[in-house]
Amino acid sequence: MIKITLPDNSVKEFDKGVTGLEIAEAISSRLAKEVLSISVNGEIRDLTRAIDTDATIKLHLWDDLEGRTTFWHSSAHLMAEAIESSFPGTKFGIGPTVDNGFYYDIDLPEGKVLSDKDLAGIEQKMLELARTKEEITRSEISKADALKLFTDKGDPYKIELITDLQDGTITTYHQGNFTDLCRGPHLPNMGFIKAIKLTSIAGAYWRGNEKNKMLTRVYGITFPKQKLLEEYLVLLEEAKKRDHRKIGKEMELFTFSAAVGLGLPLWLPKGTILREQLEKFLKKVQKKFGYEQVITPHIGDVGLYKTSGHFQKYGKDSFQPIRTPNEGEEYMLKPMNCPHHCEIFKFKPRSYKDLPVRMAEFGTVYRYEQSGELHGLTRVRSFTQDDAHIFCRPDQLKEEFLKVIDIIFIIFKALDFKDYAAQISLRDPNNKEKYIGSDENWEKAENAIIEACAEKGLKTKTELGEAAFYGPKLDFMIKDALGRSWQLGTIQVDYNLPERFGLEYIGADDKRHRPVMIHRAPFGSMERFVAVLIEHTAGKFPLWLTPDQVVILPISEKYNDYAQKVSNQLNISDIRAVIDDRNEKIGRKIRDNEMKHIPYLLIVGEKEFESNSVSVRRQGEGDQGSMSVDAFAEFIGKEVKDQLSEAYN
RNA sequence: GCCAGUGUAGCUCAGGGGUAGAGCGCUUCCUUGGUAAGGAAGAGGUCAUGAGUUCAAUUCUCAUCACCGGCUCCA
Repeated sequence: MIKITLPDNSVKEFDKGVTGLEIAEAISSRLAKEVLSISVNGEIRDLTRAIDTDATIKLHLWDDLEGRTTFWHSSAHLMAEAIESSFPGTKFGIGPTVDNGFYYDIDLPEGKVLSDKDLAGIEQKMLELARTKEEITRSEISKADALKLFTDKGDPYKIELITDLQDGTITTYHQGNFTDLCRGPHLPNMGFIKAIKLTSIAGAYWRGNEKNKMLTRVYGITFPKQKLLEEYLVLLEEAKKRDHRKIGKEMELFTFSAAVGLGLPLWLPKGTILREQLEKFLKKVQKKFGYEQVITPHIGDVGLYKTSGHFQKYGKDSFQPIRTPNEGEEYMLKPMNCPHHCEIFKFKPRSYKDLPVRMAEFGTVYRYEQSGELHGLTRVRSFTQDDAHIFCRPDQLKEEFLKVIDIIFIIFKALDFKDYAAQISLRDPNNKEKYIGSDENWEKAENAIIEACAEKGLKTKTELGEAAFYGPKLDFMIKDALGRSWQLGTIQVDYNLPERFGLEYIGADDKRHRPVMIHRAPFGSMERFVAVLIEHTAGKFPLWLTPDQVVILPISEKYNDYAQKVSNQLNISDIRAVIDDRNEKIGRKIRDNEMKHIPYLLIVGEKEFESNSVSVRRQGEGDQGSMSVDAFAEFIGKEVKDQLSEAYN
């Protein structure tokens, strides 16, 4: 007998060799029907594998990430089986799970192309196979046998994968007519899979390397119940309605014009108000944190970027230098603000007493992103960073870093971003030539970030090889409506630029010392931040931020003059009001303006004109009764103030 | 840059080998209406661009460009 400890710490005895499925069966038959996989002493396994020793277990259902992952992983195998039967001779790459489903990278037989129209057929085939409840079996296999198996099958990608694996650790999974190299775990059988949607086809380089062959990637998602699939599809439709490109157009926030150029956003009047409010907000916060605003040109001498190292690294993939009438003179559109700020630091000798110097600029930069990368406002070729550079003494670094994290928290709080991920990006230790700067400086910088995050109790994940070429960074990532992750706030520690620019300060010892530099942008860029904000709020911005705070609706044209008077009065109190003076009935005006997400609708007619008042409607909440214009101005002013002071504190 | 898909009015979309349609929006007129769509008339399109097939192409084929979904990249 062995002892099995359940998550509630209760202990049950079973025969040696008991399986997860049998344990579930012993608890309840319903559980046995729903359970998908099992963790045995922390390792996720198949339900059908025997447990031979005392163990702590957890059964995974659909509600667990682990359960879903098992489910989708098996679904990928099911899809591969269906594809192999429909397209014999297909070679298989990898078929992992993702946040919402799974994919499989395949190499179709010569001359075959998979298109959207083929997906329904594959779905049908998968359903047919699933209905036969094919059992999934696991085999441990020697490296030699694995190589032979996939050589016979003619799967060069699998052979490449096996070559990198260690003998004795290799397993395959088999169902129906399909065998795959796989670590597992998997469902007991394919009968669990009841609803299938293959979502898209894409190209993807083998092993993520641009130089390799491009395989066909088929994405899909599956569910244990048809109803769950239907709910998912509804959710997907809802998410598409939040797309910032769609809302940006509807709310007239920004646009693009082919005549101006690809990836060059044009901010419309309402979008400009939104952006200016964000800038105003951040400037105020930064002032409190001791920042000083500066302004620098949009171009700089090529030599500046040679000094910084950016030209060598990115020069050929950038907007190319601008020539002048003078032979040999070349300027570049600035791809970042740091070199300009370094020159401002050098403007005069700096004492240790002057540090830290915190230099902020809403600096517009130009980067020639590959055409396939452009995406709404999230990936553009001209964008404005809420940039700042902190020049500090080494002993001030951690404190300054912590303060930047505080600023980011203030912003996230003001805009109700709760669901973010913090990522520490370090150097790839196996590929050091990609980076500039000494090992010693890199280690110092990396440790500073790691320590600061630990001190803030920030939950982070660490990625090797994701650092900037001049230093490690801490990024804050937020997901858009469709679950794609975007980097917003970023903080980077840099020992390199101060060295390359020869930055110095005079220490208390009257000797020259080198400052450390922090690059930081809490929004990341105004463009990307607004994009993510739109998707986060679905266009219902908080009152303090929204372009139109109030719309005044005259009952008839007779009251347009009064509406104008109210509008003027509100504008004096810094309230952004517009008038809907169209020749329409009040019901129509209410409907149209409710749909525009304007927080307050003011209805004015005979009664209001007589009493110098307004009838107030809160968006989505209906009639709120009437009040005097002064009272309303005060009321709304207070709401704005409350929203902001909540964030500051 | 690479793979697949899409491209018809300002927007959302229908149509289809014989040179175009709806709803919304826009303009004008009627109506001056009290809390989620009042009525009428009108303007607006080289059917993305270029080539090919055809008596005839917006429709079929190819190329290009743009957009969309991914991959790679992201200072």
